[in-house]
Amino acid sequence: MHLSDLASLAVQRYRTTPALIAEVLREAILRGILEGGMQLRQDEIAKSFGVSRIPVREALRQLAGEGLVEFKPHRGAIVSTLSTEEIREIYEIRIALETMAIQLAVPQLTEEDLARAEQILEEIDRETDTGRWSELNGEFHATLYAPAKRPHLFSLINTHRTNVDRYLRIYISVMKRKQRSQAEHRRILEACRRRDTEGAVKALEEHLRSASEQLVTYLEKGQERAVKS
Amino acid sequence: MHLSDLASLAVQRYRTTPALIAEVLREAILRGILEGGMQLRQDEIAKSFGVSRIPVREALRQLAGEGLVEFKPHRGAIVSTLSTEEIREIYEIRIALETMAIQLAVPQLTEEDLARAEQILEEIDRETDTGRWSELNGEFHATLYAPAKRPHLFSLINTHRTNVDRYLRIYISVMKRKQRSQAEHRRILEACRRRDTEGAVKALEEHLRSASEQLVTYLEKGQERAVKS
DNA sequence: TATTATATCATTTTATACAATATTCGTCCA
DNA sequence: TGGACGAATATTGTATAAAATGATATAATA
Repeated sequence: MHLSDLASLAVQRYRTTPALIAEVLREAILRGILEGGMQLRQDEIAKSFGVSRIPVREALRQLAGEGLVEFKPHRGAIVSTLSTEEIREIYEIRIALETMAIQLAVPQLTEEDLARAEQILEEIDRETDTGRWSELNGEFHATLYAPAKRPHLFSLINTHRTNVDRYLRIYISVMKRKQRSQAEHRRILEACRRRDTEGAVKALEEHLRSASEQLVTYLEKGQERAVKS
Repeated sequence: MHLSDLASLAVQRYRTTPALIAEVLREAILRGILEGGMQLRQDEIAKSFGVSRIPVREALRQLAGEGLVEFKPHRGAIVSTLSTEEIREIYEIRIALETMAIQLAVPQLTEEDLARAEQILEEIDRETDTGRWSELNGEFHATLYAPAKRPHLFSLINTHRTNVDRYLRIYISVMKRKQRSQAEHRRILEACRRRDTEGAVKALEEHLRSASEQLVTYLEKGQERAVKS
């Protein structure tokens, strides 16, 4: 074991209790363990972490800021839900932000960046677990955006990705989204290789738009089924 | 007076203590009463509101989510500062978000919307107080975006506007930004009147870009002065 | 029976008290 | 003199307890 491993462990341990709790809850929401609309009982969470309710409340506040939970005065927090309308809106925002990121990044991309992106794509091809698949997906995008060097932009992109990802994960695991997604990823990467900024922007926009449309269509069909039964 | 008026009043009064504290602190940061880098002592704030530190901490967490304060573990919260680099970045993000908003809104704008926008511009002309000036400024933009009906987008725009506004306010009160800003506003409104979406987007982008550039130039000059002395 | 009032319980919210961590300031020693 | 060490102090972070609020069930009334 290297020193850096110990260091990262220490950092992980260090981060305040609320941050730790927030991270765990975020992951749980993302994985669908905590479903939309579900009540988040403070003392229940507190017990499971072996702490009092105060750090739990602060964690919930942070998640509220990220849009993953909603606070109702004196009624506590619930896992937020997104209507299909809202999912569409979040994707529109993502398109605006991420096309900006890639536009700034393409001229700065190094060969190493491109190789790393290719490598991630190959990993994605081999991956079967949806959670890990989604993570790698994010890494691929992040790799292509990174040279833009826009920390605030990246953080915004991340928050919004997280918000729709929990819905996308349901869809991905059910339907045949993976192949199409990978084909689109390769089109984006190809454009980046050619230093074709315009093309990369276009390909990325289409990628996000197709994800949005497929997801919304899928969810709306599900709603119809729910109404019928 | 209708029942709904009373209800909305009650709701305003009701809002949780942390929300109230957050609002006051936000306004204080915006007005420059709390300057960037300033330590926010929980005890002090708690005393001035006549509450314990717990609602104060939750208010600070909310503001941290909005980017107005920064939490350092065991060292409390400080009012965040933005480097000129970061200000540039926030403005880039605003351009992406707000051009999207106006693009969606222009086709939906009613005559009432346009009249309301014009009315706000006239109010701005008469206004001398910088704080109120800035508020009206926001209202003008919001009026033109509103028909887009994108609540998440609006909230994002608002957060980012708030973040750079405290710097813009300093600049505005010192320099002759007001006339230029109003001229640009009128160009935007004219394009909206002509239902010239493209033109409105262009005018808005130029408006934000000029604000960003002027502001950054001003701040960098200030830094030079600070270094020299 | 339907509606309102009341009481009970669960839960959130806040205050107080304590623990952990940073900061300050004085002391010591090279 | 100046830097290192270590109490003393200030401040943050968390646990516990009390207060406030909302939900639920039951009784009272029209």
